[in-house]
Amino acid sequence: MNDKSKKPQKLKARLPRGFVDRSAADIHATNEMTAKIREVYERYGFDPVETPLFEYTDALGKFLPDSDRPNEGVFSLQDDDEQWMSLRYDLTAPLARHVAENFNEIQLPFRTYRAGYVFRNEKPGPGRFRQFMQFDADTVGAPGVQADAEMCMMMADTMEALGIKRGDYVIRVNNRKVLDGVMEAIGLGGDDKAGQRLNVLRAIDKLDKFGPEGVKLLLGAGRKDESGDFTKGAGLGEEQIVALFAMFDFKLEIEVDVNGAQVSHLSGSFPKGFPNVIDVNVLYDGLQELATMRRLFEGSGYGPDRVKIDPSVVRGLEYYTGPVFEAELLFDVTNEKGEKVVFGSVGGGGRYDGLVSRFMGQPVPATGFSIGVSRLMTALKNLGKLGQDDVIAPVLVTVMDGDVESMGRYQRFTQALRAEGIRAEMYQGNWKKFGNQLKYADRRGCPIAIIQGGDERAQGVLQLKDLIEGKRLSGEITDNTEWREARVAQETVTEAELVAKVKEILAAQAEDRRRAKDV
RNA sequence: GCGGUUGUAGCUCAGUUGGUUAGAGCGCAGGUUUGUGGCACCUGAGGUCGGAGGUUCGAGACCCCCCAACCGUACCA
Repeated sequence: MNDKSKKPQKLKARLPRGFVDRSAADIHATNEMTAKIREVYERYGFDPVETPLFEYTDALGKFLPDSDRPNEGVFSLQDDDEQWMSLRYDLTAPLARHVAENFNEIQLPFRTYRAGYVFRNEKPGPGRFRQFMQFDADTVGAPGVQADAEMCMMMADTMEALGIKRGDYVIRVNNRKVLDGVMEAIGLGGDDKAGQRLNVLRAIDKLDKFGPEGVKLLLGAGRKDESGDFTKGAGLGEEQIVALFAMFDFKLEIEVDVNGAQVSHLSGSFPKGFPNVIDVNVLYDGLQELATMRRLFEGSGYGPDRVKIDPSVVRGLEYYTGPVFEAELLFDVTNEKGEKVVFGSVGGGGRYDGLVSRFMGQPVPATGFSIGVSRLMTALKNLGKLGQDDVIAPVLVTVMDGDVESMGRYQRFTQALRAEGIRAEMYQGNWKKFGNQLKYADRRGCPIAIIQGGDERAQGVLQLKDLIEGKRLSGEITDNTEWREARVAQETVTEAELVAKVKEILAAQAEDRRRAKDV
């Protein structure tokens, strides 16, 4: 030890990177949101299921490296039997495990929903955290695209239940088979091109971020970002890029003619030198599924203002096998610095026919989607769709005398208010500094302070101080002594009148708030 | 991971071409006031100047290395 005694190092209070503390207002807002989402899911006939935050790492996915530290993007730790466990990174993989493990007890199709925190061990960014809440719904054991279509429609209903107007959001739908087919057609088929295919998908996924020109750069040689850093491209030739972009014009319509026969009409084609669309089986299947979904949407009254087919939707690259969809916000979102932000996707999902069957000897089709609750909440806050002033602070019963008998009396007033459903508390700090009690009430935003000292006690009365009204009046008084002696917005009531009078003042304050909001 | 920017009090920041004892505002605590919020005034606590090394008579400032944060980019199953 060094004998030059230094002051002990203070521990630095700091939040781990990418995590946030949640305030009372945030929690209230989250509860409000999840209640609305849950209501929609329940109405569609989904039931809740909850799984734990931890899973054995191998249950989370085949993609995890079999290394000493399976830490690629997940938070992991070793159990005392040396098995690796990880915090879940989404709610889908745990659901697949749950279904596989309880397969005999579960009646398919299994319609289920759940909300919870998920964790990603990634670099956080603005609005992106390492812990965030998702709210999922899934149908397991339903192979037809009608299940996928229902998901999209439920997503649209959820957006509107949250107060997002039609036209301020859109559900965009695509099919992985279309993308796979297009890549095959432009010569990216085969196992040896897997890496290149991945790069192409990633490039297309950035269409909303960089626009068509940026994506073309990423598909070709590469793109330089604004800091001068260079991102290597997928290395496609000019013709391939043109052919790829042709897919944005592909459209397959299915109509029913007068005899009841289905007639399909395909528009759009690859440039010369590439195959016919109809000859690429996967691609044609995908287009047919999309056409069917389109008919289902239209048949149920969901037009393109709500659900739209869009070939640029890519979504999760690994486990989706068919239709994929994404909920996007269309209004401008400004962040806390006042800058406009492209908000993009607030939820998405798709068909994952392979996920449950990883655990089983038989195929189990499934489709579902996930809403990013934390992310959507920031957007809704911006839109002013989340009322944060619904919860008002408690009425404060101040303490003038600290003897046990008096304390009991103050506590009794407090309980009388609580019994009538009014939020109330007795001051629990140092009662000897009376000024601090009102300061506390003021900073907490308490609507009313209740005061009873010896004088009032002798007469069996109380002082009710309307702190909101008092705050307003305080602007008119500049002299401190005058302010203190005026005892503004204060009235004397008997102990028997206490509850009724408090209710009266609270009602008047509520009325003022309503009027202020309407203006 | 790559590129850029920035690190001084709890927060926001100032700190001159290198010069004494590192400052302000806000916030916090105490007081003017042991029966009244706001305003005002007085007092106080709070600093490894991100860390280590170097140049110098002298470094918060200059040089080198490291670390962290922020922004962009990549990755995001």
